[in-house]
Amino acid sequence: MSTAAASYHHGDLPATLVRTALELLEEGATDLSLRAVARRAGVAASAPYRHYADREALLSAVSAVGYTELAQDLGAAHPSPSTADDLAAVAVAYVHFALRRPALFRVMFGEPCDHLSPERVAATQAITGYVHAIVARAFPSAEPDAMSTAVWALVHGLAFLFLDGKLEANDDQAVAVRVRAAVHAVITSTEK
Amino acid sequence: MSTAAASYHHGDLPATLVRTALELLEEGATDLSLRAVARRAGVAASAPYRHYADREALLSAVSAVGYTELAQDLGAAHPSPSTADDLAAVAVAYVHFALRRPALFRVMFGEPCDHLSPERVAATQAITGYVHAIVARAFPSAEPDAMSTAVWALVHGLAFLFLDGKLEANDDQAVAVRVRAAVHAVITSTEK
DNA sequence: CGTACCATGTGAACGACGCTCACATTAGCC
DNA sequence: GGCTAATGTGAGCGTCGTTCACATGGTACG
Repeated sequence: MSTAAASYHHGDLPATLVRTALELLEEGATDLSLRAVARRAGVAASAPYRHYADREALLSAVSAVGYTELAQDLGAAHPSPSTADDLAAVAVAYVHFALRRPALFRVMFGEPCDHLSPERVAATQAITGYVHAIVARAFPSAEPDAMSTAVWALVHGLAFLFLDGKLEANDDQAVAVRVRAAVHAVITSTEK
Repeated sequence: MSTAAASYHHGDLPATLVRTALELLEEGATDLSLRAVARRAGVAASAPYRHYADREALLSAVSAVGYTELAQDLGAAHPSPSTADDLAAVAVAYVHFALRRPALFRVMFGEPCDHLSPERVAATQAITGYVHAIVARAFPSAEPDAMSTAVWALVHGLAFLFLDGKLEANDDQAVAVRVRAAVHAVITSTEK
């Protein structure tokens, strides 16, 4: 009802491809192949090219979905964080997202990434805006740009270090403790 | 004279392969192919398999070199940082390394990464130790584990965000300013 | 109601890749 | 000087991204 609508030969192929790609990523497929997506969607290997210029274009579309789902997770963790504790909760949600959907997270952030893709740019701006809002609320006395950059980098760095096994990620609980500790360590006295 | 020595058929192939791979990465080769390395080294595509189990094994060896060069850069930025300014200088060096050698940096950190590889584990421990030492010196009153995690994550996150174009990286100067500002924003009052 | 057109999907093909294996070659040891 | 094991070769397998000529079918227009 939402996106898919039977209208052409196959149905709504563009959306089907994105959905199928997400499925494969969820199943743990590290570096997703266009042919595998087409196969799973029941379509010839060349069909996707009618809708996406190349592999990267499909991945961009997939990333876009990932960004909105990440945003939902963050919003669910805390609608309008304003204390260090709130911020830590959001950080935990960010890291958990990365660990629960590692392949998707890598697609979103790990690849050289087409800077011109409007979806990517929009997503980046959305995140930037979100972080700025949090920072303005939680650290009214800090330099907004610098502090926003720092907060995003801290959280993003934590996600990648856990994801790459540079930090031990035994279970969600342990990760949460570690993330909260790191956020608090840095923020303790900067906090309003 | 350093590593290469003519001894077998070709010379010291393992070292030659690593050196060649680094060359290609330096020339901007995004996702390095084993065949390309072999070609450049003047050797059959199957030759590397005598010395490296697979592509990932060679990349691990390449990463190891990257880690030691990164460590050199950091040491050059400041031998024993103990103030926020010192730490900012190290952070700038870290980010500059990522931006000057993006392909190498991605090989080092971007891939799923074999956790069992002893080289990787050793490198991780080396970084951890280094960061702990800095933190103990610069923030003697902070919780060492949490603060170390936070500092590494902050710097690593900055590197990735710049690398992925999530933050504007027009020139080294601008990046340095931004990195220093972020580090200071976070650290200002935590500092002893 | 028919037909022409354009969007969509097909299948074969190309070159490149990672990796394996039977085979050639040479280095070092007796 | 000859033997053995280490080292390099070349062909080949299956997969990949991408392209292209062709088939198919919905839509719009006479």
